[in-house]
Amino acid sequence: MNEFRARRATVKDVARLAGVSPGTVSNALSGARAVDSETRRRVEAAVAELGYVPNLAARQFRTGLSNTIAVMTSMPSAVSAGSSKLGFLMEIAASAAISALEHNATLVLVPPVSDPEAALRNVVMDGAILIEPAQDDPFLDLLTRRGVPVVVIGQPPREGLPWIDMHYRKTAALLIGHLLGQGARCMPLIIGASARASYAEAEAAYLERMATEGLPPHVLRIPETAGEEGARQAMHDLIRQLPQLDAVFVPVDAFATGVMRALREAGRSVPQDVRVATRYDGLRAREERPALTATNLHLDAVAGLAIARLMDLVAGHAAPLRVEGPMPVLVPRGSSV
Amino acid sequence: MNEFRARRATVKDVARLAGVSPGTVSNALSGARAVDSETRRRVEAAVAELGYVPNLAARQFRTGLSNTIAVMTSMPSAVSAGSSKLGFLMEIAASAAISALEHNATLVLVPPVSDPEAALRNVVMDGAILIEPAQDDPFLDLLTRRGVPVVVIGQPPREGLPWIDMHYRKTAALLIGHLLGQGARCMPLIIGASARASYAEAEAAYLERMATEGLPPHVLRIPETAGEEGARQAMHDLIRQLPQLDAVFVPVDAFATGVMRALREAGRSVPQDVRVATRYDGLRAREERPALTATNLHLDAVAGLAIARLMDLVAGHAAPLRVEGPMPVLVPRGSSV
DNA sequence: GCAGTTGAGTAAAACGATTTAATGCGCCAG
DNA sequence: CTGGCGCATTAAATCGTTTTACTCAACTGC
Repeated sequence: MNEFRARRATVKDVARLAGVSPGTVSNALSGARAVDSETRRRVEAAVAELGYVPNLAARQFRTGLSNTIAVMTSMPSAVSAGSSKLGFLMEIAASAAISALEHNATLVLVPPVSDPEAALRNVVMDGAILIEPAQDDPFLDLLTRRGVPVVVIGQPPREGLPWIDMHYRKTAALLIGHLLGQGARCMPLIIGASARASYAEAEAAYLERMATEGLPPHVLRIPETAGEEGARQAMHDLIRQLPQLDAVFVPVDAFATGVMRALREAGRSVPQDVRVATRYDGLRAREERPALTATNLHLDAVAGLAIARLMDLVAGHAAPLRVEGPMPVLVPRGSSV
Repeated sequence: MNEFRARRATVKDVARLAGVSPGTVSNALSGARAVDSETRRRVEAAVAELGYVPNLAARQFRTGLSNTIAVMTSMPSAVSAGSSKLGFLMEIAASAAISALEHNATLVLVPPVSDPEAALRNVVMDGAILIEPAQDDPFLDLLTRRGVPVVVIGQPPREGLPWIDMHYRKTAALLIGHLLGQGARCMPLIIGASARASYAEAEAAYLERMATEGLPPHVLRIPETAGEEGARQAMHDLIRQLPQLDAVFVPVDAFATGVMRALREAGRSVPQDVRVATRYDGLRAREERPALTATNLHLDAVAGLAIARLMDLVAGHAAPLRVEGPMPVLVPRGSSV
C-alpha cells in the first residue's frame, strides 16, 4: 500500500545536499551539540529545499521517548460520560491536553470501554493518568506490566503510586453537612457497587456523620454498568421501603439523574419533599430540573497537577507521592434549597 | 535518566528462550506467516515467562503505521470550548475515540491553541480529522506538508479533500425558518469574522431567505477570539443601532450566550421581545436561561463517519470525497417559543 | 614549545521490531 | 530417481534517527 506516496526526505538526503554528515544534521536541528553557524545555515537551507520533516516514529524509537501521555478510567461510560459523552473524563481530558501541550507533550484519549487490553494495544506513551481506579483496576495491571509510570487522580488502590488527592472524604462530608443543614432527617446514601476509594470514602464520611447525628444510616449500592436506569429502579424500591426519606446523597451524577426521575415518577417534589445532592458539577447536574446541588471539583487544576506530576515522574525527578488537589467548593442549587 | 528501570525483554530474548529465531517469534505473535503449533506454544510460554511486551515505538517505526489518528480544530478555544472546556470539539473527540478504537486505532487529542506547529510537533499519526477548517488553515498546511491524510468535518477550504457534509446551509435555513415562523421581522445574523465555510453558508442561507421575505438583512461579524464577551459588547451596540430587532440568529454558541447577556442587561426579555437561536446544542445552549433553541448535530454519527472515512483513506481504499452526514434536527427551546 | 583543552565534524553503532531472501526438508508426480 | 513444490524456519537487511567514539585542527596556559 501507499506505493504511490512519494518517499519522504530523510536526514541522509539533507546531509547529502548540505554536504555534511547525518549526525551533524541532527545536531544542527536539535541543538544537542554545537554546530558552526555557517554549517547550520546550509543545513537549514537543505531542510527547506527538500521539505524535510523528521520521522517522528524513528525518533521515538531511537530516544525511547514519545512525549505522549494517555488518560483513562475503568469507570464504565454509563457513569463516566454524560448524555453526549461529556462527563468528567472528557472535562479532565480537555484540560489535560492543554496542560500536556504546555509540557511539550501530546495527549492520547483512551475511551472507556469494556476491553482495556484492546484499548491500550497500540498506545505508545511515556506515562499515564488513571482516573478513579478500582481495587483491581484492569488498566493499572496493564500499565504496571508495561512499566509505564502512572499518576492516579483520586486515590490509588495500593501503596506506592503517586496520586492527586481530590479530598473524597471532605467532599462527601461537605455535601452531607449541607443536606443535613437543609433539614434532612432520613437520608440514604447511594453509591456504586465496585470497589473504588471514592465510594469507600463517601460511605465512611456518611456513616460517621450519621452516627454523630444519631440518625440511622442506609447505604444502597448499584452496579456502575446499570447507569441512570439502574438508579431509577433502585430508587423506586427505596421509596417503597423507606417512604419517610427526605433527602438522598448520590455522589455519582448518572445515578443522581436516575434518582431524580424516580422521585418525579413517585410524585415526590424536589427539594420540598426530598433534597438531593451529587458530587460532580457537570452537564448532568446542571441540566437536571431542578438543577442538582453539587461541588466544583476544579478539574482543570486537578488535571494540571496530574500532568505536572507525571512529567516529573517520567523525567525521574523525586517528588512526594501525594499531591494535594484543590478543595472542592459547594455549589448549592435547586435540588436542595 | 531511567537507568534504574529494568531493561525490557525484547523479541531477541524471547527467541533465545524459545530456541527459535526472532523472525519466528514475530510471525508466531502476529500470525503473519504460518508457524508450527508446537513452536508457537514454546514462543508463547517464553513470552509469558519473560513478561515480554512488544516495543510499540519500534513496531511503528518499522511498519510505518502508528494506528493513531489525531483530531484538531483551528477554532480558538474561546468559541470551540464551553465553560468547562466542553464544547463540540470535545464531544466529537469523545465519539471519535470510541470509533477509532472500533477500528483498532488510538485517538490523539490536539487542544485548540495559538501555536499549531507546537501542537503537532511530536504527534505521530496515520491520519487526521480537521474540524471546521478556515480558508488558510494552519493545521491543514502542516498536515499536507507532512503528507498526512486528512478528513474534514464541515467543509474543506479547497478542492480535493475528503469531507463529511454537515449540511451547513440547510441547518442555517432550518433555524432561520424557525425564527421567522415565530414571528421575527427584524433579525440580524451574527457570525465569526474568520473565513470558514460554516459562516459563509449561514450567511448565504440568511441573505437568500431575507431576500425572499423582503426583509432587510443585517450581518454582524465578530472576531472568534473575542468570544462571549466580544459578542456581548457587539450586541449592545447592535441594540442601540437597531432597536426594533425582534430576533437574532447566532450560529456560534459562545456568541449566543454573550448575546443573551446583552439582552438581559438591555432589559429585553427572551423570547417575548427577542427570539434567539444558535446552531450547536451543547452545554452552553442548554445551560442558558431560557435555554437556547438549537439543532442536534448528531456529532457522534458525524465522528463515526469521519473516522471510517479516514481509515479507508489510510488503507488506500477508494471512496467519494464527499460523505453525507446526518441531517441536523431542530431542538426548539425557551429562547424562541 | 608542549601538554591539554576546546570546537566542529565524521563514521559507525545502536534502538527492536518486521520483512525479505534463502535454506533445508519432506513429499509427490512423472 | 529426479525435479518441483510447499512448509517451517533462519539469517540478514531494513526502517531513520540519535548518540557514541574518534579524528583533526586550532587554540590555551604555562
